[in-house]
Amino acid sequence: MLKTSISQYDTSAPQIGALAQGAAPVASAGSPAPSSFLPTCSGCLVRETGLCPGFALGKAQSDRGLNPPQVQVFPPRRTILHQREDTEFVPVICSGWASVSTTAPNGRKQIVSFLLSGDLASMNYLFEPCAGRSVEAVSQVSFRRFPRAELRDVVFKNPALLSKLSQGLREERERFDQASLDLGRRSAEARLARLLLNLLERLRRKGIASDSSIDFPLRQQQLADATGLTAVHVCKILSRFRANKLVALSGRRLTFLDTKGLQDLVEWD
Amino acid sequence: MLKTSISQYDTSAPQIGALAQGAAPVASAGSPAPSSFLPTCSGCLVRETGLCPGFALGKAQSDRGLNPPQVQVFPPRRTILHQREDTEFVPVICSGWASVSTTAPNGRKQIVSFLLSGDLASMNYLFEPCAGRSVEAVSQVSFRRFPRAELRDVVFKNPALLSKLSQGLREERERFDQASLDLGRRSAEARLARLLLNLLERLRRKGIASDSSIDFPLRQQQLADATGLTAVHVCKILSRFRANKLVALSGRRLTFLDTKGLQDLVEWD
DNA sequence: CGGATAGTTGAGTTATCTCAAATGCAGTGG
DNA sequence: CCACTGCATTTGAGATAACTCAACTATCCG
Repeated sequence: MLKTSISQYDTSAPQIGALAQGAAPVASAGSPAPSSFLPTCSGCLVRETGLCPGFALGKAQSDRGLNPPQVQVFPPRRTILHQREDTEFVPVICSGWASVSTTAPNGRKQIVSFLLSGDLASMNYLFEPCAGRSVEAVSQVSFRRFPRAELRDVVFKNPALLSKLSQGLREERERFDQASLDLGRRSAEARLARLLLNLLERLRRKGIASDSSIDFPLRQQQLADATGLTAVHVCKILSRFRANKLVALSGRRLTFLDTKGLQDLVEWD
Repeated sequence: MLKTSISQYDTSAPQIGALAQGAAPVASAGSPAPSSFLPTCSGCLVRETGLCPGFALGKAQSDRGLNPPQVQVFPPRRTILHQREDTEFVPVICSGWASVSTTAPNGRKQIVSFLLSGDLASMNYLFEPCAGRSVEAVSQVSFRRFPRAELRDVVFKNPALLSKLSQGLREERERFDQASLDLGRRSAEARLARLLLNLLERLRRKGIASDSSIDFPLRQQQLADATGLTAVHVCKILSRFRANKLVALSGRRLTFLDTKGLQDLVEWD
């Protein structure tokens, strides 16, 4: 009765892949089941295509006689898609957090974005085969893989979806612009503040976070990889944030105590 | 007879805009006319849509009874599109160099990419109104503005163009991924080396550069804005490059003496 | 309980920045 | 033609943000 949300979800959508292949389930009986495992994929583009079996409007995929993509569940840190892999299937997150990253030949790694439930790895992957980036589970993640061409065709034929696609592309571009500013021109504190604020904002829009407190599965190393910093330095900055009563972070829970203060940090430098 | 290429081009395509509004022409009689002012927009997506009056296949735009976009010529450093401006017209570079940048509320600026002849400001601008980024002339630049929706419709209807669009989107994503790695995870030297090598590569593919020597209109401040560094530091690194016989840079001409050496720099750190 | 992973803290190093002054170079007006 | 102005580049000295290394502690999970 304690590993509630996970098993509930699992029963309604049988898993294949990692878990079935022997990876141990992760949620311990002692910790409360994280809210991120409820199917909170409300804004998901794919959901509205009718291609997602989780929300079968019946017609679309049974018409085609295709076997619809099953939910796969991966434990934290398992990689969903390797950087060198080249696939016509787009991963779409159903629940949990994932990271998208590239790593340079010299081995240094940069996380490009975090995926939350309902997120496509990238809107661009409607246009090109999925490649060049690695996608990894951050928390326990459930996701499906949809065939690119099929997805694209459906989206292109539906004006409402096309406009959602446009919006998605715009958001990605904006995120990119801001990321460039972050990495190139903002102090370590500002980068971290912005990262945290963005995650809060995104979770809120998805209805996953209501108050100022969120489940926070990220390791400091991952924060470092996303901000272009060192894990040690991230730790020091987080300590400073805590000392200044900007956030409270313990266990796997992050609480924003002074959103305004964080925002000021971003503006300032 | 010395300001050849510019005036030749101008006669075939009457200018409106900045120059007409009183900006002084820039090419001095003493300096050789830079090759970048020939209409070298060979790979341009728009050129193949039939919407570009410079290469009127006749039909497309006269059919529509629209007045086709004239070439505009802007002197160096003039801004073509302001960050806060929101327009349904996509700037497309015909010749010269332009920069695309965003600046943070704190005033710090980050150049996101350089545009060369034949480049669209961004493929994304087929999907969203052009906004949030500033586009500025680096050298003297000639360009046209095409109506977004019209461009999009033509591209969408033509499979060949659609595949070019896909390719363009892919290249932009790859550029973004690499830029993130650069800004977040690479040394100043590696960033600068990569920037120079990329520009050479792009000019080569466009057929603008044949050997290892290119016209190079960028100021050190612009190199700094693109790499997330300081102009002073850029200067020091360039000096080091010169000292190590990696490049020769003087006047407005850049010569690559040791491409391999530069590449090694990138791999190394 | 014990091993592994993650986070914390301090000391010392280094890459990059800031400031400032000097030089060069191009365009302007006398 | 020349002095003058404004901008870009160069160079040096000192400051600082972020890094590396290393030891220590806490937490997780078997």
